Amino acid sequence: MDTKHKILDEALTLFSERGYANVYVNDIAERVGIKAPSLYKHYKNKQAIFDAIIDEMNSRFMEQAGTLNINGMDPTADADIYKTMNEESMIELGKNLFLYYLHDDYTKRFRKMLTIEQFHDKELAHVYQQQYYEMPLSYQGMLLGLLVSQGILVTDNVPVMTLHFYSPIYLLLTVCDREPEKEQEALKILEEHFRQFDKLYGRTIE
Amino acid sequence: MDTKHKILDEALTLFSERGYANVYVNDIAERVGIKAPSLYKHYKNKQAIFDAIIDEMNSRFMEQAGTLNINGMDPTADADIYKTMNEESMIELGKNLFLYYLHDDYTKRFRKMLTIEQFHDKELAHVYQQQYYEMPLSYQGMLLGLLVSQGILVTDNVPVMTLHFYSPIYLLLTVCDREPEKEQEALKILEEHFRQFDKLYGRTIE
DNA sequence: ATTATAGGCTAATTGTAATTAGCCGTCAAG
DNA sequence: CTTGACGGCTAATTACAATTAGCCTATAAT
Repeated sequence: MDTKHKILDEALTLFSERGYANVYVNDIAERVGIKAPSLYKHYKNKQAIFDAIIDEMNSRFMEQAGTLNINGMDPTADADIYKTMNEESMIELGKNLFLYYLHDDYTKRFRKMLTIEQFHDKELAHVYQQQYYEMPLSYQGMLLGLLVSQGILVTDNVPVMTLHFYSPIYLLLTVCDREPEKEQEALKILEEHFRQFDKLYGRTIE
Repeated sequence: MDTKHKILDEALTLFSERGYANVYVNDIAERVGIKAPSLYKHYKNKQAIFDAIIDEMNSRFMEQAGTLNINGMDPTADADIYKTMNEESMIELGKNLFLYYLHDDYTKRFRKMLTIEQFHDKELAHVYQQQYYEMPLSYQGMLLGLLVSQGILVTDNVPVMTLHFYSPIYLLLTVCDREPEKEQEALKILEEHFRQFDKLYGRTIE
């Protein structure tokens, strides 16, 4: 029973490192601790393993769809936090968001796999798009919009402000996925990014 | 003689759409208009074709390393242009840079291939990093730095300003690679980005 | 003229990965 | 206590993609 899930787990790891085509069912089986033919007791074929991973991810997203937020708690908590927001705590929140995306094991493997497989078919492209473009921009846009309505940040174009907030995070994330040893450097740059962001968009009355 | 080059060309197209492992030498040969075994008169094996693509790209980069610039002319021309820079012409330049990256056939195919293959080995990761992180940031940083020294833009942190300029371009490029039908939308967002960028960093004395 | 080479072809050959066949032990439900 | 389904194994089998063998033609250099 647990084997079924372990297969997905190990397959995801391998797919994220080498891509679907370069992973052999044998490799997956080996990591699970069984022989390749036994995999077929759990999944119809290799493709079904891949599909199951995508399905599992889709349900995880559904779950967290409402609760996705910067500090891992519920959105109301976020709103409260932002009421008392200052530069330092914003930097802290931003960094944590970045580090969550970067280190959370499932998130990370899934992102790398999608990066590799995104051109394989329309559906995967769409999943990627949702995860790393639509969702972050809409969620963060909501939060930043809140800060604007509370006068903590100032702009007449929240979507673009959100783009300015998020796109460096995204860029640096891809950098670290590629070259993990750049993490410290990325964090330093990220901190400067947030600081600058705050200077640019923060209420100028000091 | 030309066949040898055509092989690289068609292989790059296929690799960029499906990735190395999902392209069969047969597919390449078919597009070139020869039979698979004939490929081996030109390249030792499939890997050698891939390597030749990487090599060719490396030399292209060497060539343009010095001349890379926003409008496809030489850097001095860029500098001149920036002397008379205003918001509209900056938007125009930015858009053109984006559209160049997006539409230039070789550039586009190469970028997609690298995206798919970047985790395959360290070298590819490094090439990607150079192309889409180090080089754009350093070159654009140079140009923007010029604008700062001329008082057209204002900041005490040129690298981060450059990150703010470039990372939305990068993000939107990946969006369009994935879903080309989003191009118009991306251009619109991009325009707003540049406009906002100018507002944020432009000399506030108007 | 003749010959070597470049570049193409067809027909193997090889290698390997996915999948299937069929057997076996365990254990929970009747 | 016995049976059936679950999940594991070994030993095929299948499928197919990469590569090699060996042959042929044109052409360019000697």
